[in-house]
Amino acid sequence: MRAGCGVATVSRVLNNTGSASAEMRGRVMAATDALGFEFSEVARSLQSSTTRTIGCVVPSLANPVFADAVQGAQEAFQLAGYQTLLLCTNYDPEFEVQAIRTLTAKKVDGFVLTVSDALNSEGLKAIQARGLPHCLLFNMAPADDLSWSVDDHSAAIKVADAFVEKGHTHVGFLALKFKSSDRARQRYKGFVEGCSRNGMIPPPLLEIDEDSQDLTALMKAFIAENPSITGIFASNDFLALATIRSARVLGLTVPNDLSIVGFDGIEVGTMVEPSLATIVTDPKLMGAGAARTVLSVINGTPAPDLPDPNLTFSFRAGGSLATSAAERVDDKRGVALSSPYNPTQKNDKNQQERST
Amino acid sequence: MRAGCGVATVSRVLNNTGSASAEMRGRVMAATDALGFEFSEVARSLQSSTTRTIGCVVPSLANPVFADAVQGAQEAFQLAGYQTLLLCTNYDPEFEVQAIRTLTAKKVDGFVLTVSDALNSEGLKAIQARGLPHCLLFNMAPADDLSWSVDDHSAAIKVADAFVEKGHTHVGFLALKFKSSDRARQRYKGFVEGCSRNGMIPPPLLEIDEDSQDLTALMKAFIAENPSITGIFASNDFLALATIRSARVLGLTVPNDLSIVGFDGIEVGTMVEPSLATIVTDPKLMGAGAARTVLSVINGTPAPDLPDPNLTFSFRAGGSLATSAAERVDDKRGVALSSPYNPTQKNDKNQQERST
DNA sequence: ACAGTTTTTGGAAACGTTTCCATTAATTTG
DNA sequence: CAAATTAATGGAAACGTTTCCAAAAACTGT
Repeated sequence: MRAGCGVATVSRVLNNTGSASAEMRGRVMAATDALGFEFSEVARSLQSSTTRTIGCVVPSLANPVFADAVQGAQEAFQLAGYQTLLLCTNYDPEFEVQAIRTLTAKKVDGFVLTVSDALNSEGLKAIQARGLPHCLLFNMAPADDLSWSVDDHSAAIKVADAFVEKGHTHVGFLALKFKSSDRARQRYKGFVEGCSRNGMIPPPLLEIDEDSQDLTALMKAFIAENPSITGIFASNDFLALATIRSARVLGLTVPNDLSIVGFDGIEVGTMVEPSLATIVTDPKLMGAGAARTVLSVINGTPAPDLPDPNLTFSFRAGGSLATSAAERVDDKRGVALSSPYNPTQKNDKNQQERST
Repeated sequence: MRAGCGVATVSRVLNNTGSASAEMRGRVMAATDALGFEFSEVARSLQSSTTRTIGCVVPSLANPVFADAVQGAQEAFQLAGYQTLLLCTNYDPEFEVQAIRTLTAKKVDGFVLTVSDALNSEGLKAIQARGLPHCLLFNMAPADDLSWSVDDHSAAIKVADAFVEKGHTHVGFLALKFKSSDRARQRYKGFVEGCSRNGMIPPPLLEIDEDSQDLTALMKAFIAENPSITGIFASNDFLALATIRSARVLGLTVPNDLSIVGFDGIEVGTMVEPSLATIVTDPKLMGAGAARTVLSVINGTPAPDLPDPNLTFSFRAGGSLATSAAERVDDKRGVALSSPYNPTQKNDKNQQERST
């Protein structure tokens, strides 16, 4: 079978390490590709205690932001000869810790991960405790952790600025999965601060949960509760597009009756009419950056510079954000909206009936 | 350290296999979680020659179809206690075989893969030769291989039917990455056949390569060359939306001057105005199906039924496809269309939103 | 109390590499 | 040409599990 030589010799010639005679080399080569022989990475991993595999933990690939980020990370890893072990948590902190446990048992060489709450993540703590190489993605780095992340807080402030620049004084915030995403929470926090800085009315929050299908009905109620709002900041572009559609169904035109701003900058936003005003981010770049960072930790090479927070996003103007509507009238479907620029009731923060 | 007992005992109590005294059990337990001990999966894999890892090979996660499919597969695997090792080929057959080599060296238990050409894939041949469990995804199965795939051919015929039903007689086909995707080729083939069956003019092909940014210019030329076309079938929804945008830039209105039909059924298609007529598919379901199939091969359990080809897609009407424009003339910009018969859009009885 | 049975335990082999070391063969040097 | 150096090769240990097997210990029933 194996061309009459010891296993040590095979190892040496296939890896080009140590010395071997030309003849031996030939015999081994002949034998290996006659048999289609290939070293087992798992045995190699056991021996070298290195797997050339990185664990990648994200909430879901259904969100193109994560899909793109994983794509970027995957490319960077592949380029460096590492493979990507992908685990999706489905936004469930329970899955999160279990995913990380699985990954540590599999002895991955490092982690790139997006957790639901970076400050209280059991999984992250475990990684830190063991001193495993890792880099956060889309999470603000706690303590002296490394992270590639969009500066959600500043970006949201910028959105508030954009609204105020167009004369809006009362706008709302719409978020999905608010509970399980500290990114959405950061955006809300930033938006509240931005509104406050600009002397705007604190933005009412419309939070929809994962399975609530009927955005239109929720929006109707939301607008009825906050009749003076002239704009909505949606925490992602899909939500923003859905909001535009719902607005249409309710007989409101965008941006004349209601301005919309999104977040993420997905490409379709530029293809629709009106085009979507939004915060543009580059998830793929983020993923690739996190990947390079964790590789540098592993290899002890100098880490790539973390991105300047202010360069992690930019505002893209679009047709969905226009000068504040001066007036608004009832439509036949019964959505009543009074004049927006009219601070008669500057304090309609009664959040009596909000769906959890 | 290890509570004064042999390794065999530890293995037995932690795995609940074989017998152990209550006292021993306690000591081991105490010791393991004092040390935070955890079995090494790689040693276990070496011993058992099973990794509980599946290799997943797709062109790119930037395409939401693949992202969703991988998500579906990943969920199914996770549910069964398997992890997903993800490799993206970037549509490069070279990467494809290398990815598969990597995966076999890593001793994955099975494969889910989308290859660029299922009939001539070196990588696929290698997998078949070694008899490794696998299931194709979005590739027509050659020979007696297993596959979860949209029936692109039939779907494209259906698109031709839809066009003809609206009175179109001359329509074009627009594809990206035609060379490296047998899916695009299947769609084209089906569309040609569908047009032929309906007595339509054979569809001219507009093929754009990956980096050509200027769809608008290409379209202008295409329309100039084929002045009598009244509709375009784009090989995916993004392309369809981009086409609509380009049409707008060229001064054409959709659908009055030009009807557009897409493929895939991404959700934003229902949010835009006009809504996108398209073939709806369920990539997540496909991914999950392929995953369950490969698991069944691994475990020798009965395989889930492969999907009925006719149920892998459905046609969704939309505002972007309307009755054929009858005539078209040049204008000063070189492309202009008069719309003679124009029965307005009676569209948009759209489904309610499905939040993502 | 003794032989027989059952339960508990640890030793050792095996999985497939790499690496260290010793051995042997080949080559150079004085 | 013998001695010394160098190159080529294979044996064996180690990585961390599981599993088989034998030994030891704990129970039985008379």
